[in-house]
Amino acid sequence: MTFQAYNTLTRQKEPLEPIEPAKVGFYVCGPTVYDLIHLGNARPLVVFDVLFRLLRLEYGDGNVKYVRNITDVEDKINAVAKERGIAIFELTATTTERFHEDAAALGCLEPTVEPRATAHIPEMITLMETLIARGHAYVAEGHVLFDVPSYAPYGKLSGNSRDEIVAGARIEVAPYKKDAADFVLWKPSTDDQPGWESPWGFGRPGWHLECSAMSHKHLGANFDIHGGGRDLIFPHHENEVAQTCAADPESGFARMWMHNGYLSVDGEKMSKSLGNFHTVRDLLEDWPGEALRFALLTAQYRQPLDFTFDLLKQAKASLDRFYNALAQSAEPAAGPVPDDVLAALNDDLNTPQAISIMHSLADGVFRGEKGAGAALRGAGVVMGLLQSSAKDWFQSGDDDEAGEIEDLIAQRLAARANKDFAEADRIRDALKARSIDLMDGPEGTTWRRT
RNA sequence: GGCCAGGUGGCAGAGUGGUUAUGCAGCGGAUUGCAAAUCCGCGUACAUCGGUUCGAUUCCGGUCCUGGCCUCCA
Repeated sequence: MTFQAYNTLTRQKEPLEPIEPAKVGFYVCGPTVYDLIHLGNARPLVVFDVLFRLLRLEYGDGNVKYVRNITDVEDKINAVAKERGIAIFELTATTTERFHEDAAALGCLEPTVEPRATAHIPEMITLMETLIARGHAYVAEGHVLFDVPSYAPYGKLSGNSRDEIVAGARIEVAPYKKDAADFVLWKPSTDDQPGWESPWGFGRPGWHLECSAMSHKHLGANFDIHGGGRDLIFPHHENEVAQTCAADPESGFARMWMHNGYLSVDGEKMSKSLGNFHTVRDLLEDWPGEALRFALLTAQYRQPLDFTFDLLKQAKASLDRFYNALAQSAEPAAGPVPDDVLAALNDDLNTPQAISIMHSLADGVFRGEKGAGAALRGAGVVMGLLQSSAKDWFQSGDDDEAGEIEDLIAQRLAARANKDFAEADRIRDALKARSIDLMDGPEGTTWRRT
């Protein structure tokens, strides 16, 4: 089964044809580690994690290389570190650690390689030297700038031409730029800013340059897929293409570009600058990470998705249904991923379709179909869902409390045996007030947190 | 202004040139001491106007509306 996806570059759905037939490599822009990630940032994380899982099934775990960078030098980092009065290294280290915790809570596998920008300064310097030598970059007042007019295909990815970009520019053009569309590769640093010695003086890299250097080092001049949020198409990805391809005429950079749609709030993009965001960390206080992940997968990745608490509620309800099915089928181990689930995901990551199939597998479990539970859990493997036990899903929390609950259940069973239903209901209601539901079944009484 | 998306039932959200997924919520019933879970049954949708077609929600064109990028942004 061949994976196909909508390619932003060609604006059509295309089958994936890896450069090396048995291997796939892809690059996804990771976070700039100046602050906690919000749920909008989590969308590409989860979407491309599903892609990673899917490709690993198809090509084998060892044949898929997923590169997701950490941007740990960037002006926003400097500003936040200064504001909090802490060292830049301290800020990036703790933020990176929290990012890893959040990603794990969302059920994401670790990428194959997670390069940090600050560990690739020599590669960036080499890249700039090549660009200058080839006439695609120039030095001005301690800056190194990319010469946009020197690179004719500029604008191919975003659909913007150089002229249109300049005409729509909303900011003043720095005086040292030869052309209004030129962008910074390297800029001078003062003593209180992070910086490295370079042929052009003490300075630091521009954001776009970092990703070009890292993707080139870990995937080469040509690779299969580049992913990221739609908002990165211009200028970030456009500039990555320009830098890499201008430096190396043999380079085609990424063959396929996959861009996820936005997560919105009340119809507007969730973003730090609008202030309408919910951090993953905050949401994890009240919601299981798996419910957050599920919510992000309820829409196909290219579609806009509007965040509401009702969305999370519905995600949790669906997971409750799946875990009910797994509990009922005696917690089966995962079987192979069902073919129709693979087919859905191979068609441009149609996760809503896959979820729909999972619902019909749950139906199968409730109907008593053999193997349906294993198939359901198998589907969960590629979706990154349903890997806990139903018991953990429903009962996770304070272990000391669990003993007390069991005691109350025993008291209630005694009351029921005596037909003292008033007392039995009193105990049920008391637990319900603590968000604990009791269920009487043929095997006895079980409980869950709601 | 340029470029790029999106408008499907109460909500979320797939899909399709002709019988219109799936889940949640709602209603009725079964089951239950009462519940929960489960099962059975029920309901309103495809922004708008034209065109193509035997037939369009689905293809083409116009219009309206919403959002995004062009500055940092997943």
